[in-house]
Amino acid sequence: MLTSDIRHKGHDHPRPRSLAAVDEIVSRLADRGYRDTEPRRLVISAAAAQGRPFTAEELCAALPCVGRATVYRGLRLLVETDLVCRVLLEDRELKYQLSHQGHHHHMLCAVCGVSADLAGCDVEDVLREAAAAAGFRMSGHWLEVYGLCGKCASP
Amino acid sequence: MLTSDIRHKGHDHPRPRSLAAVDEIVSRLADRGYRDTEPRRLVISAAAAQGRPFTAEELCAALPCVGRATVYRGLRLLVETDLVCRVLLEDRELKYQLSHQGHHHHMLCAVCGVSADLAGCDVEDVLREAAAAAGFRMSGHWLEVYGLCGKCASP
DNA sequence: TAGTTATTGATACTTAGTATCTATTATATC
DNA sequence: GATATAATAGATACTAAGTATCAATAACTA
Repeated sequence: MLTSDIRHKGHDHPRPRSLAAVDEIVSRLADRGYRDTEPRRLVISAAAAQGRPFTAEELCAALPCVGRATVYRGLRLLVETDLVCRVLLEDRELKYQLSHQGHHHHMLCAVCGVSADLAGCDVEDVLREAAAAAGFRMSGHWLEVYGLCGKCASP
Repeated sequence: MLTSDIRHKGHDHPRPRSLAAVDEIVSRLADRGYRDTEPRRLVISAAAAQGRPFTAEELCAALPCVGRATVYRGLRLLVETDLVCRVLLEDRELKYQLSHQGHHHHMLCAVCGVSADLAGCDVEDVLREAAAAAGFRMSGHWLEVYGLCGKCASP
């Protein structure tokens, strides 16, 4: 468990057993001038420890020793630097997820909540053309797909 | 102005000069057992009077004589009966819009806020196939496209 | 090591929307 | 048209998600 090393706040935290991923993210942030702080590492490692999309509040609950505002700030930073992506549920609830690639889309399972990347799909081109047909120049979009994953569809 | 007849609350409102559309919507609701009430007509006609996507709060402001909860309830009812559709902005703000057809998608102009239907577009099939390729059975989706409308792109 | 600046955390605030509850109103029936 | 009853309205309180503020602290730089 990544979060098992989180004990108390303020001083001399042992660093969470570091996933190469956390160090790498921290150093990428350092390249952009962001400081390497304990709370920030905690947010990153807790995010990395989630197996599926998670909410900001879940992360707050998992990190009682980190302030709420800090968790939100950390997530926002990770999204801005494309290290985490945002996922929108059908009820407009927002979740987050470590992203392994650039821009992409997700399938979300309505039962177990697992997500899968929607790969090898040229939806964007299709959209851009449809937009052009309506006289629009496309600059962005929201796209989320919901359904049942293989396991939940046929258990 | 549709809302110009809204004067005070409680009794003997003159009906807003009725758009055939409002009467038709009211009667479609009646078919489903929903009553024809003054506040509900006001919500419907105010919604119908909007030229582009609007927020629930904008509608509340436009209808100071109708309670907030009633405006929200009215919108929810209209969405449930497919008479109004929900539109999601890039910042996750929710807007509404009278819908002229069944399920469809929108283009939204980032500058003037106008929306256009994304017609003749088989995105859904594309999505369903891509989902199937990932082992998912698609049951729903969110799709909104943002950009610039013809006017705002080349003024 | 000291100075500067980013960052933190506590807290207050905002916004969008829902729940509750009493009073009222629309409709069906007589 | 009068009346019963069930839906609806409005006032209000509440909730949830997220942001703003600001003094205290910690990270980097020289």
